[in-house]
Amino acid sequence: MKLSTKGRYGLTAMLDLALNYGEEPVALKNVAERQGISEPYLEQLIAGLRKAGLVKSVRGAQGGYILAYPPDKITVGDVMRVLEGPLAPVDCVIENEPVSCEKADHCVTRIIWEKIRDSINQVVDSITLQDMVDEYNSMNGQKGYMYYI
Amino acid sequence: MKLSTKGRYGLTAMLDLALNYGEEPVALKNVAERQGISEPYLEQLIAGLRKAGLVKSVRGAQGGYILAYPPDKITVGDVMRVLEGPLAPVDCVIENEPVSCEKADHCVTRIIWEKIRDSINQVVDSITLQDMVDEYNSMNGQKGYMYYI
DNA sequence: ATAAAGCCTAGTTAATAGCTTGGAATTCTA
DNA sequence: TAGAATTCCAAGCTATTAACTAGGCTTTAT
Repeated sequence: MKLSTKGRYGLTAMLDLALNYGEEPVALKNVAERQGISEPYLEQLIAGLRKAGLVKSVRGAQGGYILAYPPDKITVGDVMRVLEGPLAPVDCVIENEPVSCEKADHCVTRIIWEKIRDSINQVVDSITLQDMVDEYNSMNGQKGYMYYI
Repeated sequence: MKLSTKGRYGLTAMLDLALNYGEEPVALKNVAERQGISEPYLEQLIAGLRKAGLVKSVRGAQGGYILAYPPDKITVGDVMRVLEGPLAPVDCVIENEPVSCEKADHCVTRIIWEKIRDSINQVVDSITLQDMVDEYNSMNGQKGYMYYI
């Protein structure tokens, strides 16, 4: 029941973009540097987010990435589902997918997995990138300088 | 963010024991048969549950396993934590463990992981094996015959 | 005595996470 | 117009882990 580095790196990358929303595009080089992770790997993660329409890219020198929408229109759930796949603890409770297990209608544990799934989704869908930006500013004192991501 | 087979098999095994609570010990052979899984593998899972004090074993012929406490005293969380380890989406929010990350105090994403952790634990800690037994009976009509596990 | 169970330790195998490598395409700037 | 900075793309690699299997010992009801 652990998230992969995709979800973790990707969400902080999105927070980075959110903190720079309205300004110049942010190059992955800088994001990777601030997070202390591999740039080519981050490249792969953000490729998924771009294909999902959550970020836009600007190619060429001085290029980079920007959020496709304002930070208050993007939830943590939007980001995490792209990076981690469906946020369900077991395959038989993935939303909008047919259940292959013939026991499903009589399955007691399935009810528990559904509750876990719903509670996770309730959390991530109720938090936007703007909420994270606000939290960041209140933690780090509106300096405009990026201490920690 | 998926559970392993340990958590899934193990919880249904515990439900099996709960359905037989107060009667003869249940042999793993039968549990494995009802679930359609490997008996030696299930053996390993239940060994953990025994060491954690959640089940008791009766050795020898006609032996088997019984719950160490009444089903209403054992929560899904008790079982899952033994089988899956701490139910935290990332290592830095495992309860009762020192946080090694020096950014922790300024980390915005950490707050999200904590909320996810808490919501998962709230679900699993509020459901007992007895709740599952009751659900099972209402689903399968108190036949005393085990249709599905 | 025998068979049916639990107990224990050590393999094995396939999949996956978490990258790395290498290069092509695009675009700003000098 | 050259070169540097960037995104884009596809493939390969490696260590770890999940999910078992194998084999043998110990205990106990019948």
